[in-house]
Amino acid sequence: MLPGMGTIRLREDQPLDLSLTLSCGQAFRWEEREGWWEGVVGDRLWRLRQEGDRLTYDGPTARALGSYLALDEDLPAILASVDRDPVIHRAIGACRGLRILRQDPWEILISFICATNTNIPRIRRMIATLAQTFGDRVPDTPHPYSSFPTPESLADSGRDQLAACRLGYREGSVAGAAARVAENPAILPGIAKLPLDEARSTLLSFRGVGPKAADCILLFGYHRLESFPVDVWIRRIMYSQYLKPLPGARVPSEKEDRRIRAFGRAHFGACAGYAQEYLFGARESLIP
DNA sequence: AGCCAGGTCTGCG
DNA sequence: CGCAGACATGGC
Repeated sequence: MLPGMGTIRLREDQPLDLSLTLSCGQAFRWEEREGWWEGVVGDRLWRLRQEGDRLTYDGPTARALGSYLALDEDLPAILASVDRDPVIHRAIGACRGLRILRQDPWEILISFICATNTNIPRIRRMIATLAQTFGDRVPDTPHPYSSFPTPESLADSGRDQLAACRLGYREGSVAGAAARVAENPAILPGIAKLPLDEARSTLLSFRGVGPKAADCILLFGYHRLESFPVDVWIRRIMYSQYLKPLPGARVPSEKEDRRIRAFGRAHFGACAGYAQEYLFGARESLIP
């Protein structure tokens, strides 16, 4: 792994908090080991560390790394565009340098099918087990790492092996998505070309993908920054800081979640997804 | 034991 | 449409 080692000097006006970015719940396969963040991107192991404005890497090219971390994106300008009230202002201050990654849509699709009604540590375990069981071992690494499984490898998997990954009721959805993507490899790249509402409804046609997962896949897998995923935490934050349920409305409910989503998009604008991620990142300090 | 976790689906009115 | 309950699993 000699090729692909180097250091990037981060610009002072383009902040990055590598640890927060890799651990905030948008990616599930990064591990901190002996001062380095280690993760498999594509079929290679990437090792990253940040010391102030120095970003040292081993594995990617500088170009691939910059794209993955969205270092080409003007973060202060994005944050200025969503910085419209004291609550988000506080979250922006708390999560300075958090960036939304550019990740593989297939991996994100499966990850957020797995992410329904569970917690982040368990999502990480499910994804790790899937990779260990169905991915390819990355050669020549001190610690065992595997690539994320291909659609084919998951689709062709024996049910007993898949069951051993302990996905619970998500298992059938994962198998179904794998079969569909293996059968129609153009479907995920095709979504990137669609207008947001059509992209969203295509994602919703996958079993196991509802409104929340679809918005996460759009935000994290397709970098559609206007997506505003509403999960339990965002719901709590929005109800405690921004809006009250309509009189007589049941909460939680899909109808109320639609209101929250519409409010988020209208209030924060074209990069509402960044606002969502900063609120999520600062969630512990934003709920009563 | 019971509730919660980055929800979604089904069956019913 | 809109609502209730079910759904696997694991931690607290």
